[in-house]
Amino acid sequence: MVEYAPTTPLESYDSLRVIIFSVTFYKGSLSRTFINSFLYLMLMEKIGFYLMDITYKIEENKPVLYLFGKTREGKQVCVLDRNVEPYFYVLLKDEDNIKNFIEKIVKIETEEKDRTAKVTRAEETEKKFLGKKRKAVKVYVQIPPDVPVIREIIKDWDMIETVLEYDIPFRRRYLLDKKITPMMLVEAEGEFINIRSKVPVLDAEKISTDEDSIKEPDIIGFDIETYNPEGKRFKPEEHPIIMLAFYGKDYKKIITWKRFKTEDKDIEFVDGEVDLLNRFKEVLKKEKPDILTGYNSDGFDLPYIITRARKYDIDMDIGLDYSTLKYRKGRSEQILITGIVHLDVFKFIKKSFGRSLETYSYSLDSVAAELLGEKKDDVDMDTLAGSWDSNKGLEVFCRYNLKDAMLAYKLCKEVLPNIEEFVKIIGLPIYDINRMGFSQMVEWYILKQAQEHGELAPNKPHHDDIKERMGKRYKGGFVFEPKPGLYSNIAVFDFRSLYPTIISSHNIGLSTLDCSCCRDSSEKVPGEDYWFCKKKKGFLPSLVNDLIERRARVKEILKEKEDRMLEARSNSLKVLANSFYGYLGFYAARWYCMECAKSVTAYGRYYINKVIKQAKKNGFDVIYSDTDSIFLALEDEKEEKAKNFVEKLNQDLPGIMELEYEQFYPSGIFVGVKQGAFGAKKKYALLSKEGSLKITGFETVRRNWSLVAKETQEKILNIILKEKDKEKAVNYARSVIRDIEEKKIENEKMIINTQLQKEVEEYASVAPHVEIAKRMKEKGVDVGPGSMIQFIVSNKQGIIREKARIPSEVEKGDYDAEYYIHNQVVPAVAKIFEVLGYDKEDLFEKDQSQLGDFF
DNA sequence: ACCTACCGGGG
DNA sequence: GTGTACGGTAGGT
Repeated sequence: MVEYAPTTPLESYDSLRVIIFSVTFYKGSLSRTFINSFLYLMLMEKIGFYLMDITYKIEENKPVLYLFGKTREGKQVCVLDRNVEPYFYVLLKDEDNIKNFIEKIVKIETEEKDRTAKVTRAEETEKKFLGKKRKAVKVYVQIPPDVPVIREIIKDWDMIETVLEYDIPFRRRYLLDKKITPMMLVEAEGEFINIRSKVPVLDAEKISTDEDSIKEPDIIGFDIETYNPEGKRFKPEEHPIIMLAFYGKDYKKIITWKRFKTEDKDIEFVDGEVDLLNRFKEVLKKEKPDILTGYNSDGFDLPYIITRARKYDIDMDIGLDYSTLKYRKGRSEQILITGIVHLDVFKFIKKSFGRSLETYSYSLDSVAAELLGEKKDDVDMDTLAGSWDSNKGLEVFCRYNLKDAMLAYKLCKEVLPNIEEFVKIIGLPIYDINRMGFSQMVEWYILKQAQEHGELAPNKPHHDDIKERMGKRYKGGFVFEPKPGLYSNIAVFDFRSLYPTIISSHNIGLSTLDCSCCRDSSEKVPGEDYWFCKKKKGFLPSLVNDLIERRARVKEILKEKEDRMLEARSNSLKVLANSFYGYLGFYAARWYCMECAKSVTAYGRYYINKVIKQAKKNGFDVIYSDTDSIFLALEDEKEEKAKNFVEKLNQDLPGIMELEYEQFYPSGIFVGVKQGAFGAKKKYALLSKEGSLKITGFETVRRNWSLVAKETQEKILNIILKEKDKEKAVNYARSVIRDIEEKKIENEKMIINTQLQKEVEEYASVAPHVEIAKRMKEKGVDVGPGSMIQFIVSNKQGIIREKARIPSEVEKGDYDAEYYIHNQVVPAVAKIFEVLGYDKEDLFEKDQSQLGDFF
């Protein structure tokens, strides 16, 4: 075997060409076989590369896998694997018929468009299906699209119980079967071949895997600015891209096509939009990033580029194999570049960080501010089109453009460890992980584990099943309605990963449900009529248990040292384990089990109620509880007593279930709740030991409230919880009301934002923001669905919509004080004061009485 | 109360 | 791509 350590694959490839010619020259005098094997050995090369992307093509009626990645030496490469055979499984009603069946199925041939689809071979295999040992038939075909074709022919055969695993995307099937994990090292041996490609191509004979994972992929962030004279409306067919920015580790560039004088070396001028689009291709071809990232680039930048390129008939062949940008419309659109990972950082953040983010909006500005501590450049986008027309002041927009590309780049770097951990746990490429929902991640994780356990995957539900499943509702977590009030020394406990630990401890899964072996002995699910096996650990619960244990080990190491990757791993494991419960009740799940999902919440309610009961019995004042947490007001009791209580409770909990002492809050306020259809709405604010305010359920976060209302509410919560001074809080509210009356508060704080949901003409009832939108239209501002309408309720006569005005048209102080006091500030704080024993009228009393008290 | 349509992000 | 895969909520009936 020739071990060749290439400096770069290309160089080694060239040098080997020379050898080929010399060997060919002597070919005549030696035996053909000898020469062939000699040639083969000489050409064999061994490379290691980190897998970044994978696709397949059909060549000569056979599938060929294209693996793209980066070599240890840091060069991009493409590796071909022809050693694959598409297949699916069949289960028979009578396993004694297998021989017969195989004889029959291998004869299948059917005419497709321009070829014949046929079964190449079939064999008997030992498998498991839903926990039971089964003999299955593995049926092989020539190319992946033949799988559904053959399945369609046989699926109604009488002898067949079910056809399985016929809808696994082929590139995923490949990764699964070869146990290849993206971003990890893959060793390939083969010969470099000469085909049209932007990177060297190795035709592999042999592929194996390695533990090592990619250190630092090359990332380029990008962003476009478009000509958009009509405000919120985007018209990619009409309006050109005027700027394009790239930002990488050692790369900065803004491309635009109106020249102006500048010292800025990062700005490159081209002659028009066509050139700009061509530069987009060239830069990528030259810089060769492993990852191209943007913010909402699936939904905006790349579709826009595709539309503009189509207009000029430019082939956007930026794939490493010169394939064009692929536009795929699913639930949400997504753009694929063969060989380059297109990572839409917005999609990932919205999905994975959504919950833990403070911000209500996922705009680049607020997300970057929270995650990076960095804001977008502050420019008025409404002036971009005008600036472009007059060619004045374009440079600030160029910087703005670059900053956006930079933020996308930095956000990508920030979240990549999290993506990477999902990639490694789930075993799918970055591109897929980026766009998958949690249920899909869970499903693929189970599928991967199933494969390793010899378990066959159940099929996806049929359309009718989905419909039926969607209609099913069941009880969720238990909510203990809070008694409104101000409390001090609040101790909070919660169950550590409640639902995952229930699944594991009570062995909840498809194969353990209502098992025959525990029919008489087993306890039943609280309030339900079914049970789960006590004797044999089920497949799903063992997977959940693995995830919990793996996470515990990671956390153990994290106690010793800080490590960004391990933190990400811990998080991914937690998220995945937590998603199992939702998955069990998810209508499109392969391993769907409504009884399981119901049992999880049933046990959850059972345990939290047990804790509540015990707490009361031990003399604690329970103020609130929701699903997995319980809040106790200790008042003058010691924290110690609560801690002891938790310890005692834990001794009675089964399996790995555990109640944790979560937090201690010096004070907190629970507010009267509006009664919804299902239990109570959570509305409370807590003050942490460190002095930060934790607000849940208040209107503060909603954008259709004026700033004056939001600020007043927050300030009042602060005074109450930090200073515990009710009088001061009331006085503060009074002072705000007075300031509004006396017009001391600036107009900006009175602006109310409401989004237009449809065309102005389509509204039957005219809300204030619709009225404003109408007026804007009359003035020539084109507003439509999605436009954010800002207005101030002015001092004019009439009903609210007649009083509403565009902010710029309102003179200073010319707002309706009555409206802002009674419809904004008071509603925002009334509930809080109610808890403290004040009613609305108290907020309007004159301050004089207070003054009087001083003297 | 229930069902359906649409938004989100992006200039 | 061997595909029937978002999730919340404003608006209508």
